[in-house]
Amino acid sequence: MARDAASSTIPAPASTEVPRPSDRRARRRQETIEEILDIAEEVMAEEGVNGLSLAEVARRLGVQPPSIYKYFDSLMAIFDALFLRGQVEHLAVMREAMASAEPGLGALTAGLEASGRWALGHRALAQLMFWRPVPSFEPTPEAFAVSAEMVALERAALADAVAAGELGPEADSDEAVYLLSTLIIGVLSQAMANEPDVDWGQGRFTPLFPKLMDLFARAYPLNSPGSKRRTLT
Amino acid sequence: MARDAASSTIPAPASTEVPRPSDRRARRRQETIEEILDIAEEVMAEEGVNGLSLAEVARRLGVQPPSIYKYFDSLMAIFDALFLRGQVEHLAVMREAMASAEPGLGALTAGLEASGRWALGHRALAQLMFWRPVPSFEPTPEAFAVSAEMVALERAALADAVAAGELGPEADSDEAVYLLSTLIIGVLSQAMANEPDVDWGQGRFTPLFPKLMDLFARAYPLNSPGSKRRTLT
DNA sequence: CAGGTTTAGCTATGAGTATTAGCTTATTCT
DNA sequence: AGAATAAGCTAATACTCATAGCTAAACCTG
Repeated sequence: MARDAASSTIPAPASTEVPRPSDRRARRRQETIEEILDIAEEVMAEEGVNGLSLAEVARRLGVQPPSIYKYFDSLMAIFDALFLRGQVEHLAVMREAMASAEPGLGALTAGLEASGRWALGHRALAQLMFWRPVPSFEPTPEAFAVSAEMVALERAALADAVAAGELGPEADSDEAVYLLSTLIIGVLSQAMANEPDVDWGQGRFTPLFPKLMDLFARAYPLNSPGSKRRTLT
Repeated sequence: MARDAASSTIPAPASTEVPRPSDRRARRRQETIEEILDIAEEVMAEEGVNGLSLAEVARRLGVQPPSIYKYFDSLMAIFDALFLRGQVEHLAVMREAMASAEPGLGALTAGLEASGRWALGHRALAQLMFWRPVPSFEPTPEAFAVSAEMVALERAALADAVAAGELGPEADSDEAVYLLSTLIIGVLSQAMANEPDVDWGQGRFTPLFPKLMDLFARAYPLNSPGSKRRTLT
């Protein structure tokens, strides 16, 4: 239909209309890719991580299943793209929350709470990212870089907290980051497994978060009197 | 093969050998059921929770796929049975570890460490039990009862710890149980997602466990001086 | 021990999945 | 305008879970 519209409405003569020639094509392609990912995320949200089916995505996109392969090599490639997209989005949310809070412990708390809120709001995606439901796929090096950046963010906030005198010097360590992420992941695991329908701040587990932050702070006290109470450096 | 062994080796005359007549049939059936579950667990351990395939189980059992349906209504029923079996086994392991330790905090620590060890040794099963990879299956009421018993175990140990003066009185609460399980689940989540091949005690996360128990204890201090430092009752 | 019932296996079939191959048609470049 | 590319399609393969219906063995009962 309207197959000769291009030659009539778009005056081909010179390069006066659009800068790059094949730009449109690439843009539409990218749009389709994003649309596929949107649908995939939607399907995963409804049916769970494993409920993601290439056929269902094709159905909702209004296309035959093999057509998807023009955009993704396999179902796994879609998982991969979702993984990366989720990580980028999660990082942005976290970064923003940390930026609009007091540097140090405040930023840390705000960032982790935002992280938790985001995870509960994107459960399937979070599950894909933070647990490993399918052992057959390893995160791309690219995805790994994003993850490293998140660690760096937390590490910086910890350094701020130490500098501000909110935490003892040993809090500026990898161990502290692991401890921190372990705490938040614990809350999220419990919430997602046992209370699939409650939001952040509700239920039995997410309200424990402030207490956990309190415990974390107590793990790295300012004054180590006699420095006898080590923290398993 | 050996199809008439029964009539020749087992003297039928009176009810002298085996009480119930059809007992053998039921026993063999039960044996097959257990064998199927063993194989299923094995497959899940190799291929991940979602790698469990009815066809593969049948293949390893040396039988055609439809024959499995004589023993289980569906693949989900197998998941259900594995879930229950895992919970029972896990509970037993935990109970035993707690029994052979000092009552109170010692038992609690021993029980949780045993729990973590078991989970890392039965990763796929643990994932099925403690996370919820498939949203379509709800734990049976029966399974829920086992879970409740585990909570009761921890609750009792907490009460012991309070009685022994190891923890403040507020540790004898549901909240404390939630806190405790959140801590251990956090460690396990991190270990399973990020270090799929390391055992308990190795890697970046499980060594945090003692510190976490320490933090937990500090959350319920004995002397609440002025009782001002509440613990979010 | 003979006859009927239950059980455990089978084959055949249907609907669903991911994926590949190869064709057609529309779009875009030269 | 004609060549090249991209995006869709249909057809086919090889899996998956699941159901239906059959056969034969095991078992129970009169």
